[in-house]
Amino acid sequence: MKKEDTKQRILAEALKLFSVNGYDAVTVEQVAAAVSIKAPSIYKHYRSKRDIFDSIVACMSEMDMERAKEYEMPEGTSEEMAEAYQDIPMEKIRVYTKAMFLHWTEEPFSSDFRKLLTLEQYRDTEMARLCQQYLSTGPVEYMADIFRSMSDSDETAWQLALEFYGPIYLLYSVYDSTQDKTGALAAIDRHIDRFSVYMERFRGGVAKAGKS
Amino acid sequence: MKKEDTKQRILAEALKLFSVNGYDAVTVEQVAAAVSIKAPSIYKHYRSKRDIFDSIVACMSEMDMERAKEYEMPEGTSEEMAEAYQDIPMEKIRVYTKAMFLHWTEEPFSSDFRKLLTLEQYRDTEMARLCQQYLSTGPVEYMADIFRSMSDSDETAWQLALEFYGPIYLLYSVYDSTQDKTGALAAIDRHIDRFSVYMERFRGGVAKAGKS
DNA sequence: GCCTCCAGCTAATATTTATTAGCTACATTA
DNA sequence: TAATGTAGCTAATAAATATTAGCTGGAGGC
Repeated sequence: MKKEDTKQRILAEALKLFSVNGYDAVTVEQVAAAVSIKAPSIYKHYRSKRDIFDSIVACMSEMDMERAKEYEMPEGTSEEMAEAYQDIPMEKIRVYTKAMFLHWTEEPFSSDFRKLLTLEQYRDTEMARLCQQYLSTGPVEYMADIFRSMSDSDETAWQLALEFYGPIYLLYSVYDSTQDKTGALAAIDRHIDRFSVYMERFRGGVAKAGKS
Repeated sequence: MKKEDTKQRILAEALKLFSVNGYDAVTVEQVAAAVSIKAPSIYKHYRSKRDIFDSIVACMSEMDMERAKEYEMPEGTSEEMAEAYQDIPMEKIRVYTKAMFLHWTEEPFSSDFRKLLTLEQYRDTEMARLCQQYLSTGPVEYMADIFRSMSDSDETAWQLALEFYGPIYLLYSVYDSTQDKTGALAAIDRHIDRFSVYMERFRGGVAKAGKS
């Protein structure tokens, strides 16, 4: 069990280094040093440097599948979504959105993995795919599915999703440079307040309005 | 003059490679191969690999200063801005915004530089600064300056800027994965149409309204 | 208390890679 | 045309770095 412990520590420290410097700029020796062992000892746990990287990705995808179960806003086909969530109240979207944001900024593993994705997105098509899925077009499509039932066309739904998620997405970058968690969360709140008001135009005032 | 030509080609090809793989993962030999010369010949033009990188950054900052002059929406202190542009019509913002977007996606040098910035932002504080300045908080602050004269508080102005620029920022990522220039531009247009309508709430209907 | 296993170590290897040394051919200039 | 400078080349170097080989000490089961 001490073995598995070190193996996990290697994974975590490697991710920490990869997320700042990128895969190539990190040496096996640096990873080893972060775990307070010597470089060759790494190979008692992983077959190669690449194997560490792949394990990180595998670990993330596993963690994500488990996490998906915890949130009641489920995955599924667009049709099922539109059917099941004809009228999701804005407050539910708010809670979900803030949880996602905290997940990708405060959860150590996920936060580092997000940065790693951005650093490797142009080299590795698999990383590009995950980058979209987790952080850009994925969330947009997800929101579009929700807005589809409230709007007159797919294009409108997609556009609404863009308006909704764009500011959130931008706040990841703002957060990375300021580390101001509460400021970012407050901005998300104000954003959703405004968006709620704006959305009333599109349906019969179901959304709970915020201030202003 | 053949010399300066090769020097520029090295710069361009290096940037192209850096923007995909990141600085560390690119070898001098790769850069040389892209220019169809041998690696040691690089050193007739640049003192080191790092020197190429630094020259790219210097070149970008120089190009940017010249470019800033061409656009009449000027830089300056917030006070000057608010004074001079009490009522910028939305159409002017639209043109400027689309020009910026095309600049960072279609202009070969700028497009590659944008990717390079995202790849190096966590390692190099200077790159982090530029990344913010050019792509995230910079544009937000810029728009906030414009919206300040139309809103009741700085916080509101900043929030409006976030709502305005967030979707644009997200579209950079969407664009990177789809390469759909016209789709992205159409989305920007629809976004600004909506935003114009939305903004009418904040002032006496000065903004030109779009559809919907 | 002995045996086995294995995580960690040191030493070695093979490859990659940035950079330098020194040569050559061509182009420009006097 | 002779002289010169220089962009390119090949060959060499020195450092870094992923990975392997082989040893060791201690922990857990018998």
